[in-house]
Amino acid sequence: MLKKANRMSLVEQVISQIENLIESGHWTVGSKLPPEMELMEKFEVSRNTLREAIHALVHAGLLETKQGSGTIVRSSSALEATMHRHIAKSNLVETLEVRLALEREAAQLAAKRRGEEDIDILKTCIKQCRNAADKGELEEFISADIKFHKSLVKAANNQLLQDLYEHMTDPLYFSIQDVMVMDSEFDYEKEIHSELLEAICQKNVEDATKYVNEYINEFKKRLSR
Amino acid sequence: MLKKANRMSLVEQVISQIENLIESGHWTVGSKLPPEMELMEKFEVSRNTLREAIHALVHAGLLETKQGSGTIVRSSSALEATMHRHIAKSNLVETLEVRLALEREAAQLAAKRRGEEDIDILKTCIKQCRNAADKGELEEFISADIKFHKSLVKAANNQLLQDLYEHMTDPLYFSIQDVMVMDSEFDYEKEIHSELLEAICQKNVEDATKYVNEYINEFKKRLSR
DNA sequence: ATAAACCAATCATCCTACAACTTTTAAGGG
DNA sequence: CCCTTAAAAGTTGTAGGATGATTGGTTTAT
Repeated sequence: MLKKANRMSLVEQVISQIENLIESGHWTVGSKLPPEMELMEKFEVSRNTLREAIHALVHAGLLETKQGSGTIVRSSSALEATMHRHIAKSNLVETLEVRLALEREAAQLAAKRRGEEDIDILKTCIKQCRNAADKGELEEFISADIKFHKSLVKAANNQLLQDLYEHMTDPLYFSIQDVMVMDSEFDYEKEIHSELLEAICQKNVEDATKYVNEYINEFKKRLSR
Repeated sequence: MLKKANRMSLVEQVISQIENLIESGHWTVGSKLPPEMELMEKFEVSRNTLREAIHALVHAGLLETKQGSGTIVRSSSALEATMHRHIAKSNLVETLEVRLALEREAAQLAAKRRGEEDIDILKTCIKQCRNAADKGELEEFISADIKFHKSLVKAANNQLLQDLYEHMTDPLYFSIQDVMVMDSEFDYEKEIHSELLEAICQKNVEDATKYVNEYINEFKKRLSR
């Protein structure tokens, strides 16, 4: 089953394997892990070793155990879990400020490094935004809007930036929604996004900076109301 | 010694207490923990419970155990440890980009919200930079320079931003040093910092933005060489 | 004096047993 | 037959002991 990687302890090996099973999607978020007995046999370790591994992951935020019930997958990424905890302790405005800082940088980087397929995705997002706005579907609009911003960050081609942004955006979903709902100026959003996309498309960093700053300032204005 | 917080499992309680002892400085980074036997008695738990707690902290990156030798404190913050691991996997440029994104935002926020004591600290840092530059003490200069940037971020008055920045800066210390050494244009650094401080002092957001962007662009230019 | 052998301290792993909690099953009364 | 309730089974939590593996220092022999 497992080879003797002498540099890693048994516990570390088990932790690693469990992490892989979670990250690979074999155990999805929310699903229940097999009981300890089965896992002991599966990994060929004692109960202590297995439990130490599981507890390490519980503390890391990836798993959650309930006595008498079982162990479930709580999160699929250690960074996400750490961010969750940290965000829970800080206030909403602070988190949004950081998120916008990342977005500002992302727009500038995207203008330099975006690929052709990024453009396609962003265009699709804007189309979805327009459709939703025309139909007056607020929920749908916000969903497409967030997708646009995530895609924008992805186009920046920086994995760490993307990870941080997404792990910061997801826990804030409803808060963002609230800010967006405050005044539903669909048209404004639509325009900004189009202009920003155009700048990124032409790799015009200055314009991209200008438009993303406009958007961020508008967002912050709403936030302070 | 042991408080009965029945909400938490014994393991979690032990983890919490160890974390507190580390964060409070009772056990400093690099120091050795007492052997398991003593800790068992101190926390009044069994060996399994204690070991599960210690291993959780090992996996979190706060502790490090060596068979036959003992357990030492490796880091004092979970976020820092997570960052360390994540940064180790992504490349240097990506991390620096994110760090600069945070710094850009910090400068703008600092221009709005800095207190009087922030100004004093920043002035002191610049003074130290100048002294070190005049004496040609590179090491000292870089140290003071980093302190200036950290203080700048602190003046932004955003705890999450500060935590992320610091935990991103510390693991990059030597990399930053390398970039700074590349060409030691002390004068340039000195000027930018003075101008930036002046803008922050006068709560002039536009100027602060301008100067921090200059600094960041210069830094990035060096990075790409 | 140096290197090999030894020894004590310490962590790593495994084992068994029982306690506490949850879910499922079954029994009993209406 | 249905509902309530009690028993049973399943699962994680805690305890304590036994043995192996590794490290660091000490002693001993050359």
